[in-house]
Amino acid sequence: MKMKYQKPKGTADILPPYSNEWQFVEKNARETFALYNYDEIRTPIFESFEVFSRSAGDTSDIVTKEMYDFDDKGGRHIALRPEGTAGVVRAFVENKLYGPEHQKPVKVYYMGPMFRYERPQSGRLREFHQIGVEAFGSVSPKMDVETIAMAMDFLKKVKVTGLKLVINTLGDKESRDNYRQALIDYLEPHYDELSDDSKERLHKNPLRVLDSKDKNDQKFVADAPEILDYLTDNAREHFESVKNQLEALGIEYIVDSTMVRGLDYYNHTIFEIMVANSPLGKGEVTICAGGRYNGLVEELGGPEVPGVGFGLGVERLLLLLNEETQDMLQTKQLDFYVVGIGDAVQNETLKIVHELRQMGFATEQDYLDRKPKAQFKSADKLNAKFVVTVGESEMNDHVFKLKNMMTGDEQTIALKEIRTLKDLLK
RNA sequence: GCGGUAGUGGCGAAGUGGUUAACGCACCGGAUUGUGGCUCCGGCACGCGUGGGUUCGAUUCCCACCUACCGCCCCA
Repeated sequence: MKMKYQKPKGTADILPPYSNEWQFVEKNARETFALYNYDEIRTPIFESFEVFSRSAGDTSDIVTKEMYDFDDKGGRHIALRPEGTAGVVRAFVENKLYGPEHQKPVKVYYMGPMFRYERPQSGRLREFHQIGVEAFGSVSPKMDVETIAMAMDFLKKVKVTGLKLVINTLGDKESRDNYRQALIDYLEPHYDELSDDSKERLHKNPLRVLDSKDKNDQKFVADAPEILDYLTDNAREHFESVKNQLEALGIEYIVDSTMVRGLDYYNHTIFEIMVANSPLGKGEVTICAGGRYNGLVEELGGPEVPGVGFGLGVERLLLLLNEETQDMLQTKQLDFYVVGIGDAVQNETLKIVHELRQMGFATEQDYLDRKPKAQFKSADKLNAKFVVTVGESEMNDHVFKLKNMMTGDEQTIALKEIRTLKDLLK
């Protein structure tokens, strides 16, 4: 009896030719980030559970229900990373990247798998991938803006259209505390009318009530006090500055004062980049989200070092690549296919294939002892630009045939002239 | 965690409580003894997600489970 193995629920195999799309996205990310002087950082895919629970906030959904965690054989409580920032911050602190020998700000990016234990759905998996960046050591709004600009640049580079930048501020601690109280004062009288979820959130994390999808809740939210009215002077200045600079760069944005992030560590600027009319589903989908997190480094045992960053969902982004890009990336490109006819020419074709590859041409041959017809068929399937044919007669005459698959023209060329082929493709 | 829909060859997709499970694509072979994209001919599921049950008999009916997709929650 044969066992049938299946990939774990909520995971995906990334197969050719789609893996080309991944490489395309990753390559553009690296190139874009390099322009902004970011370097790559690689951190473990799993961390101590506390790294995430400490940073994301004990009441966040990620910690309470979505963490992919387990005890290892040594009894350690481990969690597969649900997002990238916490691990990077942990590494920043542990390796003392805040030390004086490191240029500030410290700017890093990462790309890799993340895990959340939840019900798979379109654009949502248990193992998914994010590309993210973090910049440590600057409180300047310039840093916030640069981060946002970089995300937009990257998305434009991979030709995603219909981008919509939404920003908001959560202010500093004082702003937030004041606002939190104002929000509780406002919602408290309506307690009995709120949805169960929101009742739960009201005292634990009232900001999340703003985020409620419940229609009834939204009625209250519409008239709720706005964070913008509770900002301290400092927080207001910061936000104004961010907006001014975005305008200076010609980056369009809208302010959504009800936008909240799922992670508790954010303060001051938060932002999301959404795309409308996506194939992901109806309405808008967030493909990139981030913001400032000034207390997080301290929270994880480091000094008082501010940070800004964003995370971007690769699977979601891939669904948004336009058709031309997808076609381009999924089309096989081969320079030469070498057809051998008869056993006697085996070594001859082997040498030609090798030679062509040495010359820098993507070259393929038959490995299944198939007839010329079948070999040509393969050449066609592989989109080979040229086919080199060698049979016994050619071998004896020290020549080969060269066929242009586009035009169908075929000519005979002396074997010793094979090097002249390098002028064929350019 | 909750609700809905679905699961037939490599892919797409018909189908019926009972002899050999349509068809299309792909693939392989032949027509064309050494040449692709067109055409024609032939081949290609001891099997209908897994495990139970009902039945003389189930891919088809029932139950459970698994997985996928969609929605809720939440989010990338």
